[in-house]
Amino acid sequence: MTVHEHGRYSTGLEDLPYRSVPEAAVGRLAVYLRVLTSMIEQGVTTISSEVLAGAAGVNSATLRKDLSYVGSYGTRGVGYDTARLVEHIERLLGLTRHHSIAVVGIGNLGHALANYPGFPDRGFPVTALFDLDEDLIGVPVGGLPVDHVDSIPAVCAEREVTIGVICTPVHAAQGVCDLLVAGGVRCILNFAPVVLQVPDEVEVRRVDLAVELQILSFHQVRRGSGNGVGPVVEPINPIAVSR
Amino acid sequence: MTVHEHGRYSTGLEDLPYRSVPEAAVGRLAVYLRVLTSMIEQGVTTISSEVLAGAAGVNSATLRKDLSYVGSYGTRGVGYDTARLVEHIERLLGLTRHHSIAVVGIGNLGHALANYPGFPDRGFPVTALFDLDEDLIGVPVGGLPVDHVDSIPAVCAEREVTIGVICTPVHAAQGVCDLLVAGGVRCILNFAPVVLQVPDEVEVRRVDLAVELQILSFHQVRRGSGNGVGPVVEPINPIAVSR
DNA sequence: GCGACTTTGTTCCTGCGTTCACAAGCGGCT
DNA sequence: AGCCGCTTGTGAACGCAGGAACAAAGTCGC
Repeated sequence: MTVHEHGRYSTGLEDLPYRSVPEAAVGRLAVYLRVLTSMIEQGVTTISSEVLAGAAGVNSATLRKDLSYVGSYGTRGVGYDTARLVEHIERLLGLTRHHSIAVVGIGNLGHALANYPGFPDRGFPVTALFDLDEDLIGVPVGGLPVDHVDSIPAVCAEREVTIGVICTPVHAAQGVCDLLVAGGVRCILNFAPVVLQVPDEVEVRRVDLAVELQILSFHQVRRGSGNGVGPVVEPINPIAVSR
Repeated sequence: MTVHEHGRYSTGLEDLPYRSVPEAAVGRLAVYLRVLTSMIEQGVTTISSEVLAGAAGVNSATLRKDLSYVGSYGTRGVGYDTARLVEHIERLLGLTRHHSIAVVGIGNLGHALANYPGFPDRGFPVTALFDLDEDLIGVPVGGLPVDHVDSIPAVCAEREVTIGVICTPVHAAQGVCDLLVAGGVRCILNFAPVVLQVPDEVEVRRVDLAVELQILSFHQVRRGSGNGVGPVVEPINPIAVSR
């Protein structure tokens, strides 16, 4: 894999003659995108790799390499045109397409996500909500009525849902996942603390809050200094942790 | 950074002889831990690396290497004793210590997290809630009254909060972060879509939901097949994406 | 119009992480 | 008691990602 084209390529038609992009770079590009849109709102029209890297919290060389996956849209001696850069990153990330999302499991978390403004603001409208609880069916949450989980395949196919968000309890997650896949959903964001089994063509990203806390816990302990209350005693950690 | 000690080191006192653990392995260990506790509940007392790896969605060699960071607690020809393994992973991750968490920003998401059973269930009790909204101050959420953000330093120090969770809007995040640090918090879980600037001794983990969606969007497009509605046409993606 | 400065794009290199593959070790079976 | 088969633990190789450094390139000032 990693065909590694010879540096440049023709922009042939309108879609995707891009190179192989490392997974890690994709995540960073999304971050750059956010920083850039924020910059544009402040009237910034041009930005250097150094400044953008600082704002995104990465090395400037890494940033330039990431942007090289998008194409060469900088001007030497000047920097990058913010608007143009946003445009091309969005193209690479597939944000020019229509993506509608479905939220399954309207508990506390599902409720919050159904109302999360960051989704529609970023071009991901929530177009379907599902739950098992009969009392919730038909009740509008964030302006959208809740449907029964049994109708997931039909509704997802009809509304062309491309991303499913699972916020159910653990025991229901796999079943819901299967229903989403049956409905043609190929991308799943899973908040349930379980590893979902899916066909190869489906992409799952898991957000496990407890795991995040446990990773923090690990670092807390490694960082030395007992329960970090009070003034900082020493920033140097005695035990090596590779990054 | 990355001092990379020669394999083993002495922690001197009670917390024992663990090696330098790669960052990526820490995250996976937390996943193994979850799978294992689930297994134990089902009465499983012994498990092989192959089975555990399958359940956790990783390669069995990777799993064995990860477990080797914890120590050699398997039995050749048999597998791992589940209870013993859980015990040692918990020790490595620092879960034997007391970790209390504070949630800042009691909007939809903060509300959900304050009530999230996964936190206390995993040994992370929520002991403080903060918001800026005067109408919320004093109101109990999940049985805990909300305090004003101005009292963050004092309350966090007093209640020995070790982990701060930021669910505020973007513009408030950095200020809240500074207050948490002032209160002695060394670990922060950040849901606000912004890169926080913190001193070196503070560890931040960011959960950016929009970024997750954008990564999924990227894969959606790469996977070929237009808006994936209807039956699967082809699982092979025409463009190389390095993993 | 030309020189110097700035910043990009890329190449090389180093180091980590993952995987393969095998030897060591342990239990069970005969 | 000894052998056989199974599984762990680790040594070595491979591939990827990140960082430093440099050459190309374009702009701004004079």
